[in-house]
Amino acid sequence: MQVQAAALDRVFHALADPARRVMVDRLTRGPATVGELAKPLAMSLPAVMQHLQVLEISGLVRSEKTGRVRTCRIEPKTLRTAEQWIAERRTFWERRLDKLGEILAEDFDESK
Amino acid sequence: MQVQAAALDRVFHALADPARRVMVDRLTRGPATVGELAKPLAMSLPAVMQHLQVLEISGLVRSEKTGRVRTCRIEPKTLRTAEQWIAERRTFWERRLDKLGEILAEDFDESK
DNA sequence: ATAATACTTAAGTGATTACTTTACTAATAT
DNA sequence: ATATTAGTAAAGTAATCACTTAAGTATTAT
Repeated sequence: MQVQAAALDRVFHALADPARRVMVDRLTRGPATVGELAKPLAMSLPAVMQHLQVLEISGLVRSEKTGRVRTCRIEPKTLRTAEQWIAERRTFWERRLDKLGEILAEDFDESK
Repeated sequence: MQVQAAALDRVFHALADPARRVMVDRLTRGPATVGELAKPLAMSLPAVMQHLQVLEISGLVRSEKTGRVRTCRIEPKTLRTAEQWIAERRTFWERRLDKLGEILAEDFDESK
């Protein structure tokens, strides 16, 4: 139970940085080397390296080195973990609204 | 574009703390006062206050004070924003896999 | 009027972040 | 063999974080 919480801490924290989200976004388009990940980012390579480490520790990204090139790819399973945590809460809330019939008030609020 | 990124920074950062996730979780079960939010958390009231502020700035929670009691409620729209960012990346990746036929390799990986 | 309740403000602290620069190492190309 | 490329390791720094305690301020109950 507490183990899961620490894992979510790491994943959400990893996603909380714009540079890291750019990296994740890039990796959804296919594997990439560290250099390729770094190219669109306005920061030093070591900085990118450190972001990569945060992503790997979170489990969002995995990488392996061949020769002098490190290739990175996303781990969609971890992405799904975070997505599900949010989805569960959101749907719980929506179901609660159904029961209470508060939907009318919300619709009104939405329309203004 | 950059505006959106800053908003996501705030939402994911807000979700990256276990205490704040407990608060969000509580609020999906209905509105709560600051005191009620604080009860299950092993920390001072001011600390809870600060977490609440992070949640409000992120847009995940909104609150209003009546008399001496502040009542908090979630803002599901913001929750959906974060969920969608993840979902878009994940589904993009899945669609890519479809095209490449790499699904076989992934299924194998999944089964071990 | 007095006391208790429910927050709120302010200030301080130690830990963690997100970088930087400098200095490597190992692999490949010339 | 030498130079270039691709990544890494280390150390330093300014800013942000997640708290704390102490001291308020309104509200509501007695």
